[in-house]
Amino acid sequence: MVEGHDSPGGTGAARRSYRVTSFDVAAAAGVSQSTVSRALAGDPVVSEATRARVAEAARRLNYHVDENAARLRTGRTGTLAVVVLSRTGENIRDFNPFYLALLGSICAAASQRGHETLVSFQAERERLWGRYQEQRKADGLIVLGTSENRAGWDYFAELAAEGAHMVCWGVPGGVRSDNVAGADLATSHLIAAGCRRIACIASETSPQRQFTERWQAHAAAMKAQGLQPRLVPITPGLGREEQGRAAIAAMLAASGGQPDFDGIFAACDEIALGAIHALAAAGIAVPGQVGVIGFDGIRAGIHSSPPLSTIEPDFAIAGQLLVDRLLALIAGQDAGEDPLVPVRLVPRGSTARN
Amino acid sequence: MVEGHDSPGGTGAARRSYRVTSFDVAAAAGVSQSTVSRALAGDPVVSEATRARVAEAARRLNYHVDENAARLRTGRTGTLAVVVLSRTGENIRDFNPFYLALLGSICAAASQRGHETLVSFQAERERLWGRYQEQRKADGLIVLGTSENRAGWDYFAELAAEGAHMVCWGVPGGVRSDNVAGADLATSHLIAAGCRRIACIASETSPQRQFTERWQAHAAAMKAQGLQPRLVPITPGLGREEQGRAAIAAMLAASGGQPDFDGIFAACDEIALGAIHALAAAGIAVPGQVGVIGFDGIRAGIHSSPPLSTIEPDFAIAGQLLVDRLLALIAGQDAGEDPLVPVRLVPRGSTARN
DNA sequence: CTGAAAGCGCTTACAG
DNA sequence: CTGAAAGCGCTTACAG
Repeated sequence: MVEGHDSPGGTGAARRSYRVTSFDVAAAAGVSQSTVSRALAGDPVVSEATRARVAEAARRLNYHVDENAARLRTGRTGTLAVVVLSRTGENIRDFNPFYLALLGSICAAASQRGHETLVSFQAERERLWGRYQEQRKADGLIVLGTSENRAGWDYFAELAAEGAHMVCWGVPGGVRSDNVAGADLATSHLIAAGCRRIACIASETSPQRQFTERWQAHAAAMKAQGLQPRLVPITPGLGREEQGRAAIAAMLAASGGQPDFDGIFAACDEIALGAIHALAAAGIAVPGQVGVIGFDGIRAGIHSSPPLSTIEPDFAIAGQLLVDRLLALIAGQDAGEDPLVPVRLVPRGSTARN
Repeated sequence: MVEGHDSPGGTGAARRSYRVTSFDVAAAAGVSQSTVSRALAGDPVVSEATRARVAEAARRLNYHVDENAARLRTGRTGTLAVVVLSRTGENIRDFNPFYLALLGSICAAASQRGHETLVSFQAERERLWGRYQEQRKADGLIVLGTSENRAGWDYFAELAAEGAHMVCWGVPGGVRSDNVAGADLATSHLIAAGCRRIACIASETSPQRQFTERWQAHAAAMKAQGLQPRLVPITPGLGREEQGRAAIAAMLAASGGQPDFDGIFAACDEIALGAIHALAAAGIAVPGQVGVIGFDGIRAGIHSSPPLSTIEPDFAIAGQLLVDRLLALIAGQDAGEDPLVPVRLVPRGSTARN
């Protein structure tokens, strides 16, 4: 008998600390312990009559398999770790809601596939942790979150190089939005709204590889229409909104206060919202003088003034693709081509230029 | 030798499938396996020289304790399950961001206290699941999410009654915002902004007990100022924003289209944002004709038009209180009085009446 | 301060 | 179709 455990015949007060095991179920059902294990696991070798008797006994005793024992024996955990990277010192309330929604869709997709999700928010460099497989807490790892946490992405890239089962959001080799289709949609939408001098607030050097893809696809789409693309690079280290404000401030300063652009394609919605704020503060009408479109489809865009046009990835599919790719990796299958999450144009007030 | 495991002397290709155990570390450090266990657990009985030798060997072999084995032995999991209830069929993108932020703060607080978080989004009645203790996947359970999922709350209330270690957000016996202080702040702020005929969009019958508290505290504050409180009840089953729109529509319909109110205290920000939309659609100026304040401090309120004044709970403290209360329960300590999360007034444009 | 041994509660070859 | 037995990898009394 182990410390702290009472026998089934113990006092009522200690009832909760006694653990029902498969031996108890076996006794109640009049079979052996191994038969209980097989019956509850749905092993087809067990006769239907026996299975039903065992199931009934298990139900009556409120028996549930001790997953630690099962995992110790099988080596499988049925669990996926999900790491959400944020910036050091960032208040959770200021965290990009895009990643929170993505987290939700990952958990839902994992659950549909019979897996648990062990979630961890990580920021500080000294507290980064990804050795879930070694600890046998999970069979693999999904990483998402802000690209601004460089140390975090470096740490996890190293684990992946060591052979950990890992899928990342937003990087080549992982899963990301269909940025080319999205940039095409955004660009043609701005052009259809009458914009010609379009500035793209993005980056060619950000660790956020998706920003580069969006910019490059946008530039190609502009050129295809005989228009001149223009990149306004974001300032590393700032929050996304702040980056949007700073980009507008820099452009206006360079052109003497009057806008020399009539459209903005922002690499993400948070940047777009910051840009809209800065434009409003400078007395420039959106969408009257400048049309603005973002990328990501975050909820705040519904409520902004004006409401923000955006390119929205399909969140449910995003979670499914991440989970399925990780499960394929765990199963030792070739994951194949990088899957892309389909996107759609959501036109709202910020591009409603008559 | 277990199926699928290679020996340390196996081929390089199979390297990752061999598991380093405490016996390997023991051999490398020249001590017994039990000493390895004690040394790595920080047992002070182990001499410093031995501890250092073991730690070095473990580091060299990239050894990490198999948590399934440790948990099987100790009976403790070091894991807290977090269940997020949503409405059936709800798209994760439409999910109230308040709960996502709360989820983040819970995970952060648990991590600070050395615990993992097993997160599960649940909606459908047939797939509700909370027997984490029986499965030994977690030592206890935190439940949060929309009060609109009645079946979910009933299910978890029953588990709590059976004696599960559980703490819920937003209900008596659990952890919730300081609704009385918040309602007082909101009411006096509206009055200071010149509002006198204030309507409170809330509920006395909603399963969301916090709404009732906010309304009652608001009503008391109004009476203390010699003003007449007015409750506009929400329509069960709708989304929060829709409830805000519906409440405004009902009030305007009852008064012949002209507002017979000059202030709105909404029981949550999503309702407030819906109300602002409906007021704008009806051509009623906010804050000019009607001041609006919400509750919860969601991010979208920063971007709305006008920006939404709100009562914001301290998210970091909310997560800490939930986790600490659960850990106390698990440790068998009396949890004491219901803790309240402190709130603060965040005045923005929606109450800026001259 | 360290080691030998028991046992946590399962799953799964191996026999029958 | 079912049972007896081994063993997953730890932690922790028990001895020394």
